[in-house]
Formats: sequence, C-alpha cells, structure tokens
Amino acid sequence: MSTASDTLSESTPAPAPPPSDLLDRLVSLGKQRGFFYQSSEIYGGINALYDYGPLGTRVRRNIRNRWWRSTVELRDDVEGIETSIIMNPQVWVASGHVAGFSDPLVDCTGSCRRRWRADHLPAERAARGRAPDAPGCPECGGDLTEPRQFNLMFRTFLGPVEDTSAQAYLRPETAQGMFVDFKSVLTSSRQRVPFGIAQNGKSFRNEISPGNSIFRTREFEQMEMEFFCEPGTDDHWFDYWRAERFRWYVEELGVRSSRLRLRDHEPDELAHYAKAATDVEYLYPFGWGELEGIANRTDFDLTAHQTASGVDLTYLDPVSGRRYIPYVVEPAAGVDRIMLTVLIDAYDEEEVRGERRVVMRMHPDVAPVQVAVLPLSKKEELTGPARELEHRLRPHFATEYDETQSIGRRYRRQDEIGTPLAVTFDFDSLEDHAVTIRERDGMTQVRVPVEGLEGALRDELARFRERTAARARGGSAG
RNA sequence: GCGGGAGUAGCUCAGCCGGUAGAGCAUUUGCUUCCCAAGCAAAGGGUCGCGGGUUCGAGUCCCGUCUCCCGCUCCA
Repeated sequence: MSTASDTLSESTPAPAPPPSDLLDRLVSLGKQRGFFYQSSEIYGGINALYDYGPLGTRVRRNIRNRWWRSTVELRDDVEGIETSIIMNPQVWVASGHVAGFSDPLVDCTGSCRRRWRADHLPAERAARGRAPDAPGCPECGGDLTEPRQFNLMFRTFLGPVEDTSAQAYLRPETAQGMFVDFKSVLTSSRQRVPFGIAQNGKSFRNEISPGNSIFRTREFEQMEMEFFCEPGTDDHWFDYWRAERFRWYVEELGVRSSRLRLRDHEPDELAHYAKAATDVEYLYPFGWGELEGIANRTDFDLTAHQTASGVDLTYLDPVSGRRYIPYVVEPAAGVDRIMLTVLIDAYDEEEVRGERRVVMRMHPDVAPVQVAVLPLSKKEELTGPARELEHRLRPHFATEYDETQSIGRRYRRQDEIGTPLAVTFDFDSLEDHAVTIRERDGMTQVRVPVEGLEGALRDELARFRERTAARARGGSAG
C-alpha cells in the first residue's frame, strides 16, 4: 500500500479545517469577481446548477489542462478520447445503472418524519405501506408513504417522439465511454496492455440532496481515466495510481498536503464492481469530502459489456499469447470540486498596515491571471506604453491590463484573484526602459529592463511554482 | 421530501408599533509625477426573490410559490 496517508495520519496532528464561514465568503467573492454564480439567476436560479464566470472559466481550463497534460500528454501509455454524453441506453443496462442507480424511498408521515430506504426496511413494514395496523416507521411507528423510485439518471428522448422506445439517458459518469470504446481505441492506437484511456466531460446525476455550493451539483464535470492491466497486476497499478494522484494535488495544484488524505474504503462500503477503492479527500469547512475516487474495478465492466453486447472484449497479449479480459484501475476526479478546493485552500487574509488583505495564494499555473500590467498613473504617457507592453506579453502569459484607481487598490484587486505577478510601468520607465515586477505573496518588488521582461517573468513564475509546491508539501500554507 | 434559518444596491447588511428605502465597501467620472484597498469632488445603481391577499397605505402583516444555507435522509 502506498504511504502517503499512513505517514500523514501517524506523524501529524489533526489538521485544522478552514474557517466555517469561508464557503460563504467564497460564494460572495465568486459572484463579485466572476468565478461562479448560480445558473439562470435572473429567473430565480435553479437548484444545484452553477455557471462559471470569466475567472472561474480560466481556472477550470487550467485545472483540466494540467490534468490532461500529466495524465495524457506526458505519458506514452494513456490515450485521450471524447465520447458522447448520450449513449445507447443498453450501455446503462449492462453497466448496472438502470437497475442499481435508483433507490426506493419511503417517508414517515408520523411524528419523526424521517426518510427511509424501502429496501433497507424489514419486508413486512415496507410491504404494508400505509395500512393502519402496520408497524410502519421503525423510529416512531408512524405511517409510511408508498415507496417512490428515485432514479439518479436524467432521462431524455432521442428524436422528437417521446415514447419509451426512444428513451435515453444523460451519462451519470464518463467511464462507460472508455469501456465501450476499449476495442476501437486498442486497434486504432497500437497500444498494448497495460495502458489507459482518459476523457474529461460533463456528467449528470439527479442527486437527492445536492448542496455545499459547487461541491455537489446535478451537472458536473469529470476527469476520468481507465487503466487497463493484466489480472494479477491490478493491485500494483492500484497502488501506483493511488500514490500518483495524491502527488498530483500537492505538486501540480499546490493543495496543502496537511488537508489532504487518502481514505481506503471499508469492504462493506465498496461498490459492487470494485475490489478496492480509495478516496482522495480534502478537509473542507464542512468536513472531509471526496475529491477523487480511485477504484480497482476489476474486469466487471468489460465482462458486463461483452456479455450484453455479444462482442468479444478479450485482449490477446502478443508476447505471452495469453488471452484475458483486462482489469481496470480508475482514478476519477471532479473538476468542480477541484476548483472549489483550490479556491478554499488558497484563500488567505492578513493584516497589512492595519488593513485587511485578501490574497489567494494559488499555484501560478492555476491562477486565472498570471501577469497584471499596471501603469502607475492614468496619464496617457504611461497608459500608452503599458497597454503596448500588455499586448506584447499576452501571447505568452495570461495577462490583464488595469489602469483604474490607485496603484495600491489594483495590487489588492489582483491579490484577491490570486495573480502571482504584477508589472508596473512608472514615470522612470520612460527614461530607463525598466519596469517593476511585484510579487503577490510577499509584496516584494524587483526592477528589470523591459527588454528581458519575458524571460524575467518566466523565471519568477518558475520560482513561484517551486515555492507553492514546497509549501503544499510542508503543509502549512499562508 | 421533512425540520430550522434566510432572500432589501455588484458584495455585506440596517430598516422599530405598517407611512412611500438607507449605510459601509465596490463601480464610474474629474483633479493630484500617485508603489501597496491614499486624498478631494461628483455620479450611477433598488418593480425590497416572485405571485396573490388584508389595508387609505405593505420591505414590514397573511397565504402561496421559487431559490439559497444548516441538519435529517441518501450518495456508483
């Protein structure tokens, strides 16, 4: 087994969670600055669905890009694909979602008003429903409603005619696309087991109780990878991905390790398809929550699809000549949750000269803006060259130009959205052709010639990256 | 779905026993050779979540509804 969580839980005291009102502050900030807001707000909003604003969209793209880069582009053993959101409904029959992705629920109409899963109640209680002499609710003895099906898959219809033969589903996970396309990818990519197939995209679940802002929504975005390997090597790959995925959050997103843990599932909480599972969890203001699940799905899915479709999904190893259905190790992460985590983990407040400074200590590659270009004054002699400078940097960095209000205010505004570097063009710049680079965390400044600015910014960002990862490793950021 | 709390300016909130809507911050404009939320002056911004009712009059009282937060329940 990997050591990340074991080491942590043994050698460090219980980590301090973020302050409990942080989520509220982030929701305000998110709306004010354009990270995320409730969907369809002018119509009164809609439950558990969110839109991402200009800054939030940048952060999400950065998260996706970093995942794609490390999971697909930098590896020669993982292929990326994109499959359709609506698939042949038989996919969801074979995968077990049609039968198993729903719960029959009954409500107590007596004094306790609790809700129960009908299939968890003793048979005679549920069966008698509302009968007056039935034992009813296990808690208070009150009457129970008839069981109602809560199917967690969104249903829709393919084509304009809404009859049951046209019924289809919005995918509740992207994973099935990788299983169903396993054979096509195998033959078109010249990959050999062990190898992985990855994709990122939207999934939909009719959650019974969504909540905690963007943590649990009904439409969400997944980043999933199915790693196919020979049976018998699956434990090894499970441990490998378990450690690799933990590392990714710390090293590449800068999430402090002291608020991360790997939690292995107990045998009785394992999904029916899994032999082993571990959650990467983060300590949110509302408690530990799952960021990513790593599961050993065995050969469950490929076997199920082979049986249901009648298509041979076995793999013939060209070296050993062995034929088998590969086992699958799956790391499955949620983009929305990662963004929430990044924001929560980076959020910091400090006192500077008696004033409160809000600063997002984000990893420079995740931050929505990397370099802000600011003329010291709004005088045209400065704004002209500063604008020009910003346009020159724009192809190389995520830049933003801001000339409104005082320079101090603009620094603070950039701090609040996590911009690591600000370039300030002042009156001296007109003479000495040099500008100031101001850095977010310590508010220190260096003067550099405009000529070498691009390289200087690159160097600064590299140092930033190292600092962020070191801080995340050490635990106590801020 | 149940219980509790809450919806008033972009954000945070005040608004008493019903009398015609306010603060701080933010935003915009002007002036200031201006490096850490600086100063001065001015401006814009609200059908008080939505619908109905009571009343001479409703942000305020009543009913309905939608949304958010917390808890329960649930979570492939």
